[in-house]
Amino acid sequence: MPELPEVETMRRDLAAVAQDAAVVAVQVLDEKVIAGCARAFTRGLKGRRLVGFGRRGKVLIIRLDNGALLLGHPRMTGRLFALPLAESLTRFARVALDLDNGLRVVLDDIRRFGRLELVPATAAAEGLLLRNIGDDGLQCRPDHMRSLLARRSVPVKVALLDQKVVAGIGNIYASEILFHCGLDPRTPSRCIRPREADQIAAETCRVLGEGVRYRGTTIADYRTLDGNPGDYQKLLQVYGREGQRCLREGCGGTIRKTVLAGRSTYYCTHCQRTGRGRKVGEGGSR
DNA sequence: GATAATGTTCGATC
DNA sequence: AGATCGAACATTAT
Repeated sequence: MPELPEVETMRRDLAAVAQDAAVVAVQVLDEKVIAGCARAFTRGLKGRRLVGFGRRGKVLIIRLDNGALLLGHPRMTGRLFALPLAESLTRFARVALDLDNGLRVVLDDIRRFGRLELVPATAAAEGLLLRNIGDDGLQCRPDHMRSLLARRSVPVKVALLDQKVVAGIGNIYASEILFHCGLDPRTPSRCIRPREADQIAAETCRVLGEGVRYRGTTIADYRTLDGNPGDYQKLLQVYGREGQRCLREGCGGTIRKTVLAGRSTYYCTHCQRTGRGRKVGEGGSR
């Protein structure tokens, strides 16, 4: 269930094994995962070389030798695998691209929420999957964070999940980022002070960057291109730790779980304070 | 068998 | 018009 660090890991691994490879065959096993016409998808991919590998937020962007773009969004359970052509397809394979280098790239997705989209070079728009998403989380800018948070009234954690605010933060990293900022995730976004917004921007870059360094977080479904788990779960401070002790030195608080905008949210009731109502010098903000 | 799951989108409502 | 909320999507693992 990838967020930015998991998709960035896919991008890097895929670039390493598929740069300049040509697509010799396309198998669409489940038309539902193709955004648009499956026949046009197959026709447009066959014979093309994969020449560039990019990403914005949680969207993987593969550039083809004719200028078209292949976009991929894994949503909740989508995974990308690279297997030798001789091996059998994975259990939840939805689309397979056979390459001329002996590898097959497979979109494997249990829940079928993931999407692939082929955007022709001639297309006017940049694609459905890139619609409505803001700047990438690894280049999160403080002034930008200030103004976007200031005009929303939803809890700050819900604002961070909005892909128009920062593209790439998902449910795990949102809780982790706010823990590192010492901020209560329920704080209304507009109550976040400029200094705190700056800190959120900085921690967003830092935590997502660490996520990339550790090749993503594997709790249940996420796997890298070669089927291995990531390692960032070892660094999680609050996500999934309900009822356990806060890991911050000398805190002694307990991690609590609540639900915001329908998503599980974890925080330390002792060292994560709400922006408003915290007196200067009261302490507790890291 | 009920529950929850790393995400987005749509329709209804404020 | 714009923001926000809840349901929907679909399937598995616990």
